Amino acid sequence: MKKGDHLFLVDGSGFIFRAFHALPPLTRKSDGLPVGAVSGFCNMLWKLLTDARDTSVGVTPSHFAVIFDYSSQTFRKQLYDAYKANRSAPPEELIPQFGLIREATRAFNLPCIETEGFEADDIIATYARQAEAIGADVTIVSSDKDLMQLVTPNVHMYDSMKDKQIGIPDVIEKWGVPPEKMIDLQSLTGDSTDNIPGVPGIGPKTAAQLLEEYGDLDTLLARAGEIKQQKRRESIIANADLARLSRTLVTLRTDVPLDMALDALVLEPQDGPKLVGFLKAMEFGTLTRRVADACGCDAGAIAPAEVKVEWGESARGPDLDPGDSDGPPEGITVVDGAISGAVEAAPDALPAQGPHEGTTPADLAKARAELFAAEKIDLSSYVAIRDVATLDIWIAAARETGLVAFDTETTSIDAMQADIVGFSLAIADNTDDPRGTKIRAAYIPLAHKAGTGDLLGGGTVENQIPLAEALLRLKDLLEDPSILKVAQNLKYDYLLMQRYGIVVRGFDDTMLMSYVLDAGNNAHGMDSLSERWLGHKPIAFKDVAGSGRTGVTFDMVDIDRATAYAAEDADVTLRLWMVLKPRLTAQKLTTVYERLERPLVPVLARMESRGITVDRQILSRLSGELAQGAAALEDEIYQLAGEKFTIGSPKQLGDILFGKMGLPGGAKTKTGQWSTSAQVLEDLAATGHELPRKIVDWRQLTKLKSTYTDALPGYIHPETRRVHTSYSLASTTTGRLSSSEPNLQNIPVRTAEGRKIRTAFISTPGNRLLSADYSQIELRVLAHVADIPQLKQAFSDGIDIHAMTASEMFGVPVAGMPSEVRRRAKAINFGIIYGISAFGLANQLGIERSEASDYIKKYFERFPGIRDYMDATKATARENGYVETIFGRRVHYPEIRSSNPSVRAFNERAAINAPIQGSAADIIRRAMIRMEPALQAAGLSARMLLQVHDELIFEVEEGEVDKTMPIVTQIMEGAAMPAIDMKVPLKVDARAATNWDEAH
DNA sequence: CCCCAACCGTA
DNA sequence: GTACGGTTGGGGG
Repeated sequence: MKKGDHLFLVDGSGFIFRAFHALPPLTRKSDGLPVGAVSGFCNMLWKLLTDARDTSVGVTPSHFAVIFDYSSQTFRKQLYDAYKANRSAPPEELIPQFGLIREATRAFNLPCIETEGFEADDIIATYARQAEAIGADVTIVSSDKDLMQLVTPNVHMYDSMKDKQIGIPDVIEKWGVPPEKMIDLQSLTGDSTDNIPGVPGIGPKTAAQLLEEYGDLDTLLARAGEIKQQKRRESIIANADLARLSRTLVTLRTDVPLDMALDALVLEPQDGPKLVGFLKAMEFGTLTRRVADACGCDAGAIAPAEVKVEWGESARGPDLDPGDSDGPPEGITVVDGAISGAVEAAPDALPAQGPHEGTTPADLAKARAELFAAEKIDLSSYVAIRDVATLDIWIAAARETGLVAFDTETTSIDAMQADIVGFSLAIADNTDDPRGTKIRAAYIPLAHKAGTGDLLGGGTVENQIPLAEALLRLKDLLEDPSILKVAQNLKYDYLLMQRYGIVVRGFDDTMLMSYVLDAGNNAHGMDSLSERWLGHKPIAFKDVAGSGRTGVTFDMVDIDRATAYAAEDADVTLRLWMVLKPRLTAQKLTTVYERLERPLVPVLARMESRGITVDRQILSRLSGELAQGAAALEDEIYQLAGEKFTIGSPKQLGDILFGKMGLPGGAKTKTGQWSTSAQVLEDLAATGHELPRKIVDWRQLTKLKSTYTDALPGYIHPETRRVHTSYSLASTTTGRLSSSEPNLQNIPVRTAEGRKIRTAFISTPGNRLLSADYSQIELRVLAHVADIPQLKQAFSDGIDIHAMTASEMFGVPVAGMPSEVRRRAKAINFGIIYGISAFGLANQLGIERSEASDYIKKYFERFPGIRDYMDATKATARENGYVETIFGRRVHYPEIRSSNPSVRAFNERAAINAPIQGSAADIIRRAMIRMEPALQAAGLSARMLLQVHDELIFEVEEGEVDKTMPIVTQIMEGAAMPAIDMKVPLKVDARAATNWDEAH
């Protein structure tokens, strides 16, 4: 070694303990050997070496050694019997790992150094001083304060956990004294972990103050009588000998006899095959691949090294095949290559069915559910990760197990507006056999703020990983498709991370899994799932951040409380996955989940993030017009009523109409009030009263104003200047999406007044809005599932379906058919889809119930297949408790057997409707999933923006409209294929214009 | 501040 | 008769 060389000394023992305590327990897959600390150690060492060999960093070691404690008597123990006496024995799982870690060091081709009778710190001290004397630089890889006494201008420490160099100023900042006084300081303060006594009552602050005043320990002890504070003075005088003993104990020896000279520590090149062999023996798949890649060797060709361990029997039997091979729903051929590219494959680290867990998927699912229901969730085990190195260890652990639950905490419920505040992770040590599995969860705070202390709103809380560093690591984790990320309502996190430049790949969503399994049975929010499956009530958000006036954003929440809340969410999510995943398999619903639910997450996230332009001016002008119209009507209404009242109050309106004015009341609401519904008012208007008509008009205008023209501008995003709705994938029972904040699925279209609102939805300059909607999709689905010859024929021939129905029923020729006849047939057709009742049809058509009953009877005579379908659907619903769409989606009706006839009838109608509405919903979902790849393949830049149940709206460059239209139409019309070969063609109408009204 | 009923916009 | 979400008024705490 010569001047200018650089020696790295790694505190191996420190590494081991930090790796062990920071990491979830990990066991070797094949025999249950605990290897968590080995894994952490190897990952840390690999990272250190790759960073250190990276010459761009500037610190390049020429010499390198890993130093361990030798596990026997040390000279300190001989000197002071109580030294480290309060240390408990190392944990049982750690014992076999000590030897493995030394093996690992050798596999890394690094000197592995230990000397009997001395601690690692003394060896490090000896090497450091020797190297320094030659004129070399030294980096001690440790953050242990016991080593800080060694720091000089040429000797630095490096805290790999925090990725931080520790030099003289850092020691002074931390302890208030320079490194050369660390010995004196420690002599006074002692060290409870090593059982070094020190002087009672003197802590680091006092010690630093005393050393500042008296210079050094000897002077202080000699002049102790001068100390003003009585207690302090007496304690120091009485314990001077303890201080001197402590000094001997904390002073590191620099005269340890060394087996290896400095020159022997020269950093050798990596021996790739040797290291790969070791890592393979440990079954560290990810690190093995990385090392093999970096060293340019073929991992497959290298045999696992033979590693001897003092660890006898195998803890568990061999793993079985993953039990994840469920077939498609009955009668459905799934050869759906067209969309496979859009679905990320999950890694195979899925629950295998162990023999103890039962032999059928259903047994496994049951066992899982029972296991997790019985296990108590321990909130005290959660940790906050506040340094990069610990985060790296967790991420490495996620890589090893291939499975991690993930959740973000932000400042807003709206993913388009939210800023990330932190995120949480949960990891299971054994994803193959959850019996006895330990789940570890952590919260990583990133942007928590200190209280609202001053006018500036308080500062940032210290010791949070810088956002940019965290995002870099998060990107690695989230974008790696080989690591399965599990989230609850992933679309939120997906959208959020997308805004930070991260695209999540390889994921599951417990909310969607529950939706597929239990639509109709229960809600799919995390709190309800947790209570249902884990018997655990998670901490309520409002208990952490408050709500309403006293509520705060999550960045204002204290980190300890935030950790409990956030880590619990990740923990619960992982547990839910463990319960729900095998249920998907057992119920043969994996295909539905993987084809119809999961792939839609990125699609919807992109649609939401694109948003649509809404013209403020148009809305503002409309709002003014509506206000004028409403004001004029109000005057007239007050005139007619003879007094002022709150027109918008149905109660007050009822009193005026049916009390004061004595009009004949029609229907009553379920609370016994007179109904003032539009239907009732229309009926009154038909009898010649003026007021009801004006109320109806007033309601229309105020409705349009309050719900649309006034509300929509408030949803324009401050930065994108567009409106971003939020789609819910799991809030309808049938499989439809829902839209909220704002709801863009109920923008008016029926009346001319209402349609004006659609003109405010516009394309940006140079573009067009393209609207494509399915024609009569639900009736087509009905024709398919009920197999009705006349309907199939009519759709194939492209004739007017309602006219055909009327013609069949009433014997009226289609040509020259009166519009009233067609209207009635149309109402019946819709009635059928809704699970017709004579009561409902009579209501709809304003005819007698008996007449409606006759219509229905006639309809069933003409289309007996429909009655058969309805009866069969009701029967299956009653028998199974659920019905299915043509793609196998299940919709449950737990109350279908209710003894209450109206409850039962309601459930029957819903059960009849669900396969029709739900199959149509599945079809458009399939179209949406295929749409983006199809457009891309055609080289088109069209962006899908909105979905309104049977309609898709795109923004298309002006010049691409003609090419886009046939692609969109074709994807939509072919969306059922090849899973279902529809007996009826699907038809799509498409139009493009500069606003939604004209495009529709 | 929260919740419900009534009403009404969409498919 | 199916499936939703938003606004208002009004009652309760």
